[in-house]
Amino acid sequence: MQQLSEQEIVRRNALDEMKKLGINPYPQAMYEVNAYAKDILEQFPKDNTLFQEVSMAGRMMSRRIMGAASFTELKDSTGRVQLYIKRDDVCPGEDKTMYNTVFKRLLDIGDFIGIKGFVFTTQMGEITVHVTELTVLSKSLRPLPVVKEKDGQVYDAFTDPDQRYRQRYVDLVVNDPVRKIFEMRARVLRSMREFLNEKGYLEVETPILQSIPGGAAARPFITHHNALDIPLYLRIANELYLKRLIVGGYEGVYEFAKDFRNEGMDRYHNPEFTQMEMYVAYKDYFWMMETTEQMLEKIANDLHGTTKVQVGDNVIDFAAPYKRISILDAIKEKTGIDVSGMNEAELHATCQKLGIETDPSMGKGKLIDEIFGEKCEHTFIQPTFITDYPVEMSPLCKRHRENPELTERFELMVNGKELANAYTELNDPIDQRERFEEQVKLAEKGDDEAMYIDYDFLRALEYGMPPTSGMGIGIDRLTMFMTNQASIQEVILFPQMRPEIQAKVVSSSDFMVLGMPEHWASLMPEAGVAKPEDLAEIKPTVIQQTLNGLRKKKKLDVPAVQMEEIQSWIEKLK
RNA sequence: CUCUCCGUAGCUCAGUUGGCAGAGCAGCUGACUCUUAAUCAGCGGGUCGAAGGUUCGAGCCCUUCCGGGGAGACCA
Repeated sequence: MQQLSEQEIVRRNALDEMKKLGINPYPQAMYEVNAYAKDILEQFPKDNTLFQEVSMAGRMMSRRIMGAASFTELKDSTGRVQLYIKRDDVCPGEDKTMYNTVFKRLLDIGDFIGIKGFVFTTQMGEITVHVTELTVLSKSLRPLPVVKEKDGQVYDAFTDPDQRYRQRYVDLVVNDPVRKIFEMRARVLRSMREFLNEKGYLEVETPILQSIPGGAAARPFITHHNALDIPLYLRIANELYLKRLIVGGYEGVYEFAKDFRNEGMDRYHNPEFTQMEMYVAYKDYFWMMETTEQMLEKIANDLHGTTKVQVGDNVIDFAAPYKRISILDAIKEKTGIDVSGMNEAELHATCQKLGIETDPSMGKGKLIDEIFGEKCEHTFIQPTFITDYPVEMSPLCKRHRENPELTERFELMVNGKELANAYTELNDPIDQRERFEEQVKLAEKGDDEAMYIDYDFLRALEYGMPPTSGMGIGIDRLTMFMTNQASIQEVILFPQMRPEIQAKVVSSSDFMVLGMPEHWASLMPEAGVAKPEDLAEIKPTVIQQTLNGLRKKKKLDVPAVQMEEIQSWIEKLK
């Protein structure tokens, strides 16, 4: 049992008192709700005949008591509204317990209550619910952080990121802007889904547990299936499964997929993250660029009513069309170096010249990627399609129709970060097999992100896949842009955290195993003995004096502790 | 993994040169029938992240560890 703070004890006592008064602090029955804070605040000023018989429920978030009348704030799922509670209205008879005892003393900030009443406007002009009936719906035993606000100025905000992420429930209760972010995230998903459904594509679900983690270059999480006695991997991408579905005859498929990558964590990366991948038959990457920019334009409009979105210090304009530039031109433009046609040795030398670290496992593709990542990526603030990546770094992508050294691939850069990645998909099974084999050679050179060969996927391609274009877009990053958040942890409800270590709490039973009776064991913390081992550190006479002193002070009805007993506890310890 | 900053009451934060642990809010007791960061009077509340060290004396100095933020490294 954790040591309780003073305020937690007060709340537990209040809970007991309520029960004694015959009030169930956790009632079973549903509570009728027919009005919400947001609707009242919006509609009542226009028509003050509305809301004359409301029934509402929520948390009590503040309390201003003035004797026989009080104001409190009720927070429901839509917002906050002030309540006016008058003693003789909630307690019309002789018995004023409900107001004097229950409301004023036994209820606390954070408790859920249900109220019935009517809406009016106070002398100070605030829309308020005049309460005629009060019901306890759920007692809160822990004090919430009390965040106050006046004129948009927030006082004593709950800001510690550690506590906010670990106890997101508290964050959501007291920090309204945080709730908004996750509502916006839901709207991003809804808007994107609408866009895709409108086009008639099929939303599908594909395996998260995969025996071959394919479709991307990343290190997977490994788990184990007991019945099959085989390793399984948490998916790093769903690409290969979605393409199998195109082989199967669907014209367009998409999935909002949780992917898992066993790599570093920082402001932009969480081990599990969400990606939307889509694949459409008979299309190429030019079509996909148009589709992508239309989709993002719609999402920005749906969320903000404009295509211009504030992201940090920049205003990003998601209005289509977006600038397009090939990766080699981008490098030429930013560094003045033309890397096209360079072999591996020349690229290593170029990296050296640019001050970019390399290692021998890097092939041509990876080297070009390094140069782009180091010198170019961060410079693309407005949405820009970077196109035509070298074939080595795109093993699932079709070769460029004009240059077989390149592929028909684009990445969409926004605010200096990759947001989306798309291909004209490789559907030549023989070429695909060779590309996988190249990956195996890279793996042998030491690239631990190189791809595995998925033979079933090759088999599917051999049955024939129509020309197809596919695209993946990071939902977390998109949400960061759309909500102007600088950290991925702010757009994931429960970001991955190091497990919270519970400080080892020593209880009476840890002392009782030494043969100590409970009445002494429970006094140990007070006697200055934090843990059993400490007994050996303190002189037995001191222990005896302290315990018997406490016995006298607390008027305990137990025999005084004898030296022999203390000796036996210390003996037991060894 | 490296550097750096932070960890003090339920929350937000002070804490001097190393010398009796503080404030506001929250809580408790009381007053107050339209308040609004309500107000007024009074009161309580601490493993100063953990362990060790230096010292007559450590919230403060040193070491190690734990957790978090930021920057980098690695990495989509």
